[in-house]
Amino acid sequence: MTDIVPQLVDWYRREQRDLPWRRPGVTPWQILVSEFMLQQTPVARVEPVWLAWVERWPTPSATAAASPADVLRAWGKLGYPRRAKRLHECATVIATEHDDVVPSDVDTLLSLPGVGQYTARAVACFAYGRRVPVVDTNVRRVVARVVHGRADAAPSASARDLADVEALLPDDETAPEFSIALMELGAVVCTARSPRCGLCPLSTCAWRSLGFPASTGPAKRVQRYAGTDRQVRGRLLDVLRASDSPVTKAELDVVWLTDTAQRDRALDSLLVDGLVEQTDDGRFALAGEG
DNA sequence: AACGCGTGGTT
DNA sequence: TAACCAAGCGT
Repeated sequence: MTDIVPQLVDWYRREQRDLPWRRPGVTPWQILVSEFMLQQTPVARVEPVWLAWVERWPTPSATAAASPADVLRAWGKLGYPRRAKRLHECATVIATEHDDVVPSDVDTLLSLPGVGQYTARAVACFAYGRRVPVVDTNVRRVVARVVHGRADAAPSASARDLADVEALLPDDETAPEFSIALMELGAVVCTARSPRCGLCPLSTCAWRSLGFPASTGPAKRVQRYAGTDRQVRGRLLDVLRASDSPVTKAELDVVWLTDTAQRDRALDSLLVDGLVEQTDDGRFALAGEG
């Protein structure tokens, strides 16, 4: 089973996608930015936004100097704009408390806003070459199949996943390349819906050996979007991003006419999240607009 | 632990 | 076409 390391690494060296944040010269901060953007957002949508972002704000201090409103506009429609807010906060902490240098150890990274287990390990590994397990949804799915012979990973991540990957991780300096290869395999071959097993570089796979048994556990329920507060928040932010001056409550009200209580609740939550602020005259704007 | 949090492409 | 899915995080 340990020979999956050369199989996977050789495959990655041949087949890896040319993603801009993997190119030489990309800094740890810029890798961190890519990881924030890739939290639940597909690569294809991240790419153009990341390119423009790192050109405009190449360092933590440059990012911290921008206003939250500018950051939210540059984030555009990547989704989950709280990530943009946290990225801005993260830049501020690194600029002011870490001398503008992204920390390299997992525990310090974990203390940063918006940085959880996955992102902390991804930065430690991909930006600094640390030998630490990096576990995302792709890795959990690949391990579930290749190691455990199951069609899908457990519904939520656990310490077990970290231990599983730690057991696979090579002891030498190829560990980071192995980790990125594991993710890449899950992203382009061992995919959630229609795995392309014909393209898989691994000579052994427990799931294949068992005849591709179907998923057993409860299906993870997919989140609704239409009609949720999330949709209302999205529409409200859309109006605010598009306006270079504060807007009235009436201009916001028109985005959601069916349920006024829900609309007000969504707007209030944006204020609570610090994404939106109210001006002295009662109008609304992106945070730090002005 | 389960849920809320955006958006848009794919099947 | 509605459902599924996408390099998670915070509570």
